[in-house]
Amino acid sequence: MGKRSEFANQRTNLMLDIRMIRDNPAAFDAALFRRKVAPVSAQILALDEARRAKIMAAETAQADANAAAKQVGAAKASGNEAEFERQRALVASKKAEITALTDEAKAADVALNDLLLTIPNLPHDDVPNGADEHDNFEIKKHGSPRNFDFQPVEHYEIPSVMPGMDFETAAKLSGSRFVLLSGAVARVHRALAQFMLDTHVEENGLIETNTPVMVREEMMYGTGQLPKFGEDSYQTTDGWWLIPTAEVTLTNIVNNATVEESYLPRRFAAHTLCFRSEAGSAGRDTSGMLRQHQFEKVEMVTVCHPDHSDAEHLRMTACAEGILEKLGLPYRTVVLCTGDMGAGARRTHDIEVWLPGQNAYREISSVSTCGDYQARRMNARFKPTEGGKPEFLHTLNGSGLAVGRCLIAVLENGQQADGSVMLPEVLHPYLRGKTTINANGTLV
RNA sequence: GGAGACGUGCCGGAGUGGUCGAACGGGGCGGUCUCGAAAACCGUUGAGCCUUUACGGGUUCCCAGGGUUCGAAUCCCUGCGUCUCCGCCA
Repeated sequence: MGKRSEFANQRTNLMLDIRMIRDNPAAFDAALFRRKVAPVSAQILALDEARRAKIMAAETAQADANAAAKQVGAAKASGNEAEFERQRALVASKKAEITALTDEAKAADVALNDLLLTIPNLPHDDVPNGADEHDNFEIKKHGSPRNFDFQPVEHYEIPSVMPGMDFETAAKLSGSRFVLLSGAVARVHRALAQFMLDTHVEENGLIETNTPVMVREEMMYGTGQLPKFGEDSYQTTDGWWLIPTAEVTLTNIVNNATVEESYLPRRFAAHTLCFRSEAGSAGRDTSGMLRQHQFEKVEMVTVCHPDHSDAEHLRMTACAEGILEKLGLPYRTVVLCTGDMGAGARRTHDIEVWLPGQNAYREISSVSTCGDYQARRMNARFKPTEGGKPEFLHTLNGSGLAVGRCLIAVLENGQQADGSVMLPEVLHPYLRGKTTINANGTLV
C-alpha cells in the first residue's frame, strides 16, 4: 500500500491554493481564525519561499547540464574528440550538484504539502462564527412533534421493537456498539433503505451506484479522512480502509480525472455499510443503536461546476429533507457554525430529526459543500466547454439518510400507547402492504 | 494461491540509448468548399511547476520509486496496477 509521503509527492502544491495565500495571507489567517486555527500563513509562506528558491536553483543547474549534454552529442557527431571529452566532463561534474539541489527542492516541497494537508477548509463567508453546536443556526423547522397521550420511550424500550433489536447477542458476536436486527425491525430497516434509494433515483434524478466498501489509502486522502483522522476509521491487515461513509467512494470516482464540463453536474446516490471506530466518543450514545461501529447509510454525492455548488448544496439539502417529509417525521435544519464543521467542509447543513424518546432533535443527515478542497486533494478537474485550462471542480456530499437513525426516528415517532408502532404510509408498499408492528413485534 | 502478458498523449497504436513531448491513425477544435450538411482538403490540438508586467524563457512528466550512462520512453532493479489462464470460492 502506498505510503503517505509518496502520495504527498505526487500531489505537489494542490492542497490549498498557494497563490491565494501568497496574495492575501491576512485573509487566509482570518478565515482560519474563524475555525479556531492559529495563524499559519507565515509558516506556509516561509516554506513556500524556500521551496521556490530550491526549485529555481535545481532547475538552473539542470538547464546547464542539459545544454552541455546536447553539446556532447553534437561533438561526437562532428568527430570533435577534444570537445566531446570536455563537455562530457562538464556534465559529469554537474551531476552531484543537481542531485543535491533536486533533493532539497523535493524536501521543501514535501514539507509544504505535509503542512497544507493538515489545514482544514476555509469556511464560506456566510457561515456563522461559533465555538460548538450551541452556536449553530437554525434555518428551517418542519412539522411539529406529535402530542403523546402517554410517556414516549426510546426506540430500544418500545415493547414491539425489543424482540427484534438484540444488543446482547450482537455483543456476543462482535462487542459493544453493534446490533442484531430481526423480524419486523430488520424488515422496516431494509424497507427504509430501499425507499430512500428509490426516491433519490426516481424523483431526485441521482445515479444509483453500488460501491466497494474497502478502499486504497490514497482515496482516504482524497476526501480528507487522512492524514488527520485515521483514528476514526478501520484499516485491514492488507492495507485497505473500510469506508466510514460512501462519500469516500462516490467522491473519489473523479479522483485524478479531468472530465468534460458537460459531465457536470454528476449526482450519485449509494446505499452502503459504513464503518467507524467511534474513537473519542466513549460514553456517548451508548444505549440503543444511535451510534454504531457499523451502520447503513444512503449517501448522496455531487460533483459540479464551481459556479453551481451553492445551488447544489440547497438542492441536496432539500433531497435529504424530502425523505423525512415523506416519512412524516418532524425535523429542523441548522447551518453548522465554524467551530462545529468538519475539516473538509466550506458550509454544512445538519438535518436533525425529532426523537420523542429523547425529547430532542438528533442529527440524521449532514450535507456539506466542500468547494475545491477535496478536488485539489484528488486532483479532480474539468475541461471548460469554452476552452482554456482545466479547473478544479467542486464536490458536495450528504446523507440521504442514515438508515439506522432513520429507523430509530420512525419507531419512536410511530409508537403507540399499547406498545405497537404505526409505520409511515410511504413504507407500506415496501412492506407488501403491512402497516404496523403489533405489540407482539409482528408485522401486520 | 499458481503461471504468464502488459502498463506511452483524449482514444488506438509506433517507438529499444542522443535529432522524442513523442511517428501514424482516430477524435476534438479552427478554416476552405457548400444554400446548409456530409465528404474532401489545409491547419491546429497534453499537463504540472519555476520565472516574466507582458511576449516569452526554463524545468519536469511515456504507471511509480530507485539505478546504469555524458545522455533513458528506450537498459537494469523494486514496487504498484491491469489483463489472461489454472486452482479455490459467495
